[in-house]
Amino acid sequence: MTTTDGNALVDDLAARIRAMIMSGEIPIGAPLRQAELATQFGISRTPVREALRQLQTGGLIEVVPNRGAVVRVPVPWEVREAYEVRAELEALAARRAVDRLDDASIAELRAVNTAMYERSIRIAAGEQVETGGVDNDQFHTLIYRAAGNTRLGRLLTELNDAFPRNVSALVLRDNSRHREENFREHEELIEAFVAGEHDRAAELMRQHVSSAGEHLAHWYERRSSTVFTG
Amino acid sequence: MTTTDGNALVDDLAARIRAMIMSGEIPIGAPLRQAELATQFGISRTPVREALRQLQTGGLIEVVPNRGAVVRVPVPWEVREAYEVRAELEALAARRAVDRLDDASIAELRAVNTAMYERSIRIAAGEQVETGGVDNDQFHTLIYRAAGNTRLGRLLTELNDAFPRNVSALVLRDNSRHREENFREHEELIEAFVAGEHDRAAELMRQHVSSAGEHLAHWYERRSSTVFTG
DNA sequence: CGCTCCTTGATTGGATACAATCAATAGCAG
DNA sequence: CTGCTATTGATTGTATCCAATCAAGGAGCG
Repeated sequence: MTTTDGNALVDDLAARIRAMIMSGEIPIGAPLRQAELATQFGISRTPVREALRQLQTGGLIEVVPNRGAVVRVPVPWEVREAYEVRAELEALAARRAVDRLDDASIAELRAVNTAMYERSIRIAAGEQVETGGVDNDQFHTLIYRAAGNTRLGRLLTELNDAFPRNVSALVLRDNSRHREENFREHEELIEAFVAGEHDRAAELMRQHVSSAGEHLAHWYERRSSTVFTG
Repeated sequence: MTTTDGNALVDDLAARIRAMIMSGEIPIGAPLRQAELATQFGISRTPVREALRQLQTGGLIEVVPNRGAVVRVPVPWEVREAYEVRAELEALAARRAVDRLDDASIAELRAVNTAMYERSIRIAAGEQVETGGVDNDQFHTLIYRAAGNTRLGRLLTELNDAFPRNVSALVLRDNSRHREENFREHEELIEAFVAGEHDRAAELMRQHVSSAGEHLAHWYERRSSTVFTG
């Protein structure tokens, strides 16, 4: 439910390109040539241009005036900035969600959290698991959907889409301590929801997102060297 | 300083159209025809399309797939939603600004606040005053510039640009009580900055923005009837 | 040998032509 | 007079063409 519809083809296109960047199919720093994308999708350059512009305003790609677009290489301080803001907004979402989460939604939160946890354990054990389905974003999305503020939801989505690759899928997969931490923090949060404690829910969420941002920034710090060297 | 440059012509175009909407030159609910705007600016439809899409993602205009774009009619609950978020973000900006505002910036804040206050008094007295220069947005912009978080600044700008017409210029002009209130709240805020009180600055800002949002929502409520009847 | 300037190739930016879509309305049947 | 359908006009959506721009590389000069 985006407030203004726009154009279906262009929006789909933007979403597909975004997904390709997020999944790593189009790597960080790679150039995005309009003609190339156009032939690849079997359409003209015109809608591709608009889709790229859309991604540009989101900050996912960088457009140099007559030289083309590249997937943005996130600088750690940008990640920290974004997550400082995100912590505040998610805290607001959590506070608002306290009074709006019904029993079914609480159950869904628990289900998503445990499913995600068990899945990540299986992955860590080397087992091959289907990638789709539950993930970390879904947990948070459930909360800010419940918050019932569309503007808030839009801004959080925008922040989520600002950096390539999926936070949970990579950071959580690489580090078992963070995985445990993530699961426990989500559980505490659910407890606060059930208990109806607004301030506690907000504060827990703030802390949770802050530390997640710190982990992600570190991930990009480590990553940046490998990106540039090869 | 927008992080990604994009295209100068299109960005300027979007800014000009936005300004025309903000100032009321293009009224709320008016259709924005691509061909019309193109001839008006002496260019082709292509950049106009991109500029409109840009305004659309900002939420200022609404685009119906094959029927054209119109200036969005703000619904009061949307204003309330946006200002609830904005209150949180401006509170964060104020908290961060406490440690980063030097004496010169404090002096500038005071100057802008008093200048704005005196100007609004002269306007209320019926005097004709040049419209440009200091205004309410400038006061707030100074603060979130000082906050030193570019992402935060971008989001706040985005929120500011989401609704037609200038908040201060209209709401403050119409109501002397709000004018006094606004001036006093700004002064208190500056006191908190000078005293270095993080929590107080954040809380004052939160309250200040909240009440401003309430005023604006009321303004749109009253306005909506006149818009629809003619 | 190094520096400058010009050419050239690749790519985006803008203009225009054409197709698709939708709402309004006129015409017709019942 | 009412309801349905086909046509039409206006507008956006897409494709294609040409111009503008920039970086890289090579020729010529000091």
